[in-house]
Amino acid sequence: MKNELKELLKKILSDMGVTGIDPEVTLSDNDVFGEYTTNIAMKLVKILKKSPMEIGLEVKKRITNYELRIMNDEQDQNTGQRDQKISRESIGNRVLQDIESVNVVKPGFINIKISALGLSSRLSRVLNEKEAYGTVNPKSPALPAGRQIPNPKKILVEFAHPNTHKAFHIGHLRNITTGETIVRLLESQGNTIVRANYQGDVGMHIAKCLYGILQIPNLKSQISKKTIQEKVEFLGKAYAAGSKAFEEDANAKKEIIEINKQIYEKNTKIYPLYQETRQWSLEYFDAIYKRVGSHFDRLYFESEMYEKGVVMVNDGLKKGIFSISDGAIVLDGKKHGVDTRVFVNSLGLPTYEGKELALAALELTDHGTLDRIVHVVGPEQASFFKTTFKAEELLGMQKDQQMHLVYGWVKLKKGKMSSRLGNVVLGEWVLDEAKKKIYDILQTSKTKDKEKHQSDEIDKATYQDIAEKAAIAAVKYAFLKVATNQEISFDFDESITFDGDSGPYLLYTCARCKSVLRKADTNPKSQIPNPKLNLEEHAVVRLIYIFPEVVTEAAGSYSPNILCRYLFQLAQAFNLMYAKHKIADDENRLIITAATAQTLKNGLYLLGIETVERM
RNA sequence: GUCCCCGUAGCUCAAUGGAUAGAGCAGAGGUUUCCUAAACCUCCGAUGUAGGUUCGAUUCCUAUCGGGGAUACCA
Repeated sequence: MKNELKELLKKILSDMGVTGIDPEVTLSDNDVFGEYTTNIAMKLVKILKKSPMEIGLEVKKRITNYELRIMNDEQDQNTGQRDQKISRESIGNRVLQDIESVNVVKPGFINIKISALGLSSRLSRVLNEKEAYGTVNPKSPALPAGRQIPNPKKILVEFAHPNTHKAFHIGHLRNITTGETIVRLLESQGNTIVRANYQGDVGMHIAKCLYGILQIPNLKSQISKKTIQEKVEFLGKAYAAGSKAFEEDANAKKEIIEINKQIYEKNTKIYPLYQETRQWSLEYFDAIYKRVGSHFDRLYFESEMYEKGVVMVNDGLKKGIFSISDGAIVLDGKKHGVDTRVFVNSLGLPTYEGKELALAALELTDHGTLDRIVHVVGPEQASFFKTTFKAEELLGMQKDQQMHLVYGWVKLKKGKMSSRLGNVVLGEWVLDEAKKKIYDILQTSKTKDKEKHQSDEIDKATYQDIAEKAAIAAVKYAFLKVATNQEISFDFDESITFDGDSGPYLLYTCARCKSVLRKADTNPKSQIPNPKLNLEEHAVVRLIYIFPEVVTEAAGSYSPNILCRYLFQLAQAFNLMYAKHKIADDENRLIITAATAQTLKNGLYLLGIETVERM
């Protein structure tokens, strides 16, 4: 609707003699301003030399006249040829049949209100399209025929990237949560996505960890029987010990550097231990990916990039793109407005930058032609990406295809997190802790319920399942509701919440809808019997109406928090309607309830959150 | 030193240059014979500072203060 309104306004502007201006149409937050707003009248003050109110009224008049013209056209069509002609009128027609009124207000805003009929017919669309409502994902079975997918792209999204032999901490959890949502949002717009994960499985951090392990007597017996969690915990401790030794003990430092070399050389003394421990980490990561509902099409490893990286950098050196400085091969950033960084160090080993070139080369060729690569990575790597992107451009590998999507750090409100010091908040710990709390809440609330009246018996396994899903919802939502690049100041009790603007609140609202529908025990018809809506109903329905455009906006700006805010508003609006009006015996409200549940479910899916039938 | 991000209510966060700066938590008060009270309603409460740009600035520019990050051989 937004785009159609834009088109309509463009036509009207050109009728008024104004061209070359792209009219802005925004969704109104407040329903007293209707559903759509444009500030075009104020923009045109200087061009037309009239007051904004005058211009606004002129636009309004022309929209109304447009309507008349179309009605005439329709009569013509009815009498004769109603064929093709995707003309301006047919665009206008679709728009105008949903418009209730156009209002010009105070400084010069033009507010457009959608008619009750337009709103309520949208509800049947929601109930028909189900999972497909709000998306143009071609994979979706319910994609309505003929729906246009605007400008589909093939995009590789690279996220998660934990390092083996190191803890999977809360920051990784935010990363994977963000990446998963970005994938789903981009998919919802009809793009084809490749999910990639670049995992660091070589480097000094691993040498430190292995050194730490080797210091432990009777190693084999210590680690043979343990669970995967214990093994990984053990690696974390070994890493902390190795790091400490590296800093404090010169001999240890030497040995660690030697171990690092041995790993690269696949020296039989150390390589089996490296392989085994690497596998532990990967198994552990797999379990976490599965738990949070993520998967990858391709896992890249730093160890794959080593040799190719050196070759590429040397090649670039021959072409004069890189230069030698103090024995290292660097990109001289001054010439290109980026930081100078080392790609191959003075020992001839590729740095992270050097390996990145090899990674980009693979990513750009492994999956056919890619339109874009999105790297979901922390802010500290901004300089790194600027330089590597520039190097890739100079090498002719890509230009403006790569994008660094910054996700902010998760900082502890109290104390500092450092895997070097063995002081980290583990991702899994956060999930487990949330699950425990939710389990308790669930139990107390259900016992209360039972005292009042008999409620459905829920067995223990179902409780566990609900608690798990709600825990993941709580944690993911806590990350996603904040702007992606915004740093999060983490405190478990403040950050992971179960009421108010939270994941569980959204699940609760969805479950509440389902419960009402179950009790009402009639399948709501898809057509609303009475399109006249009261205040609270209208507030819900207008939100459902704009859902697809909110999704498009969130996807287009890589901003899951826009979707979070929207879903929270929708849930609030529904809960208010629920509080004020009895739903069960009202066909209108049952349909609204079913559409709310569907919309919440679709929105939560895009956030990577599963819903539950009851809570 | 230079570059980047951030500074909004007691706390944690919203607000493509727009309308009365929104929420949640915390605090005060209220809502249950009725569909899930993890809910709903009311109240309390904020743009670091100083300039500038313009019809209009939390948003853009300059300066300044404060926090974080980056700034060549770690990843």
